[in-house]
Amino acid sequence: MEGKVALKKMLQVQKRAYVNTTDALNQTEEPSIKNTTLGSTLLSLSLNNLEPPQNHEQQPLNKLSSLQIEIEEVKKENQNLRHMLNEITEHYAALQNQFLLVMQQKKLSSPGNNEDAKASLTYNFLFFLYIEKNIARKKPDICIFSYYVEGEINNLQGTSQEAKIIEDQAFEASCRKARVSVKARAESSLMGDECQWRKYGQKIAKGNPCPRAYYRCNMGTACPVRKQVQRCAEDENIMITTYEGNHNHSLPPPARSMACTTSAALSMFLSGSTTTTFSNSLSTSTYYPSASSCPTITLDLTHPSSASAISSNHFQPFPLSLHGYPQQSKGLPSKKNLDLVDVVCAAITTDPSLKAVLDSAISSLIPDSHNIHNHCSQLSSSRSYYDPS
DNA sequence: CGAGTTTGACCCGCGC
DNA sequence: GCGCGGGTCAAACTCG
Repeated sequence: MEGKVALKKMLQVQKRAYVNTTDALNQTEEPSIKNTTLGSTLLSLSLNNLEPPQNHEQQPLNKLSSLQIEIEEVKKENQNLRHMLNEITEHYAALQNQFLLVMQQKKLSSPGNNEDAKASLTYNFLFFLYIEKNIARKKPDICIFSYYVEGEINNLQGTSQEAKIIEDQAFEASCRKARVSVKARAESSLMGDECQWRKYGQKIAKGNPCPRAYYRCNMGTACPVRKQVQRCAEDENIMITTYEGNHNHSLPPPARSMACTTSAALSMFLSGSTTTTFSNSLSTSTYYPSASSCPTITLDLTHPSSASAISSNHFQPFPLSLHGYPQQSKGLPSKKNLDLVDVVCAAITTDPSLKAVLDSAISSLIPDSHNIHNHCSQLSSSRSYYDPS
């Protein structure tokens, strides 16, 4: 009986939420609960409760069977509602991610910050090529990359100052929450990003005898960026650095490179994955820096193939594992997106300044890398990878 | 003496 | 509600 009461309470909550949702979605029409499946269920439940018992001896049996039926109905409704909620959440996340990404690009393309913007753009470009070549096959409905080429950013240039502040705050909040974890050898140049960090705490985390150090960026005034540094439990030569937030000031080139990398990885995350790990080429394993609920991107630069995969001409499509979001298989990406890859490849190969920035950016990331031209050639020639023909 | 580090205490979110 | 663990704070400490 208590279970039934609990179920009814759950249903009442669901009913209220559903009515609110339909109210919001359909402002012009008065929502009718009776017209919904949930409403029908609730109605039938109420009617069942009101029906007087016809036979006192059969009452317990009837009640048991009716309760079982009710439970089954509630289960079905729960499944339907969960499915609906999942769909809505997915669509909302996809839209929000696209919005935030556009905001990021808008921010980076602000005047007086061309070098930073260009470096970030090139990093983002590389990562989004990975998306196009790998994720898009599974989630073609999230084609953030197209925003770069189709000038969607320009459409937002005329927004009001107030809207801009709100957008910036939304972006800051999202970047503050998302994290990028970089796993690299201690001797790697990546570990010294030449940013000024102030240590504010140290803690021994569970499962790793090595202490985790907490740092704040000390370069700008009230810079929100924090990082955690910890040696890997399995191999103490490997340092795991987790970055959180965006710098609110200009950075020296090495720090800028890292910031661009993390920014691009964040953008990657914004494509819809709660925790994304680049495997083989940029990463070999999923790593969770803490039990935090913050979504985390892991860039694993410790694998021997990490550098060679990019610096050599064997630019292989990345095996990519996604966690946290249900995978959808909706076929191959549209030809439009394939063309976009070509368009941007052409832009990079023909624009010397863009190419130079990208070269220096990759060089700072992978010391022995060759120039970007080879990568673009490879990318263009590898189109057959997901060309249906 | 000031800047940076250390370290124990505290806060808060999450799971049971 | 309680305990656990990650993250942060701030006083004490160190160093140049």
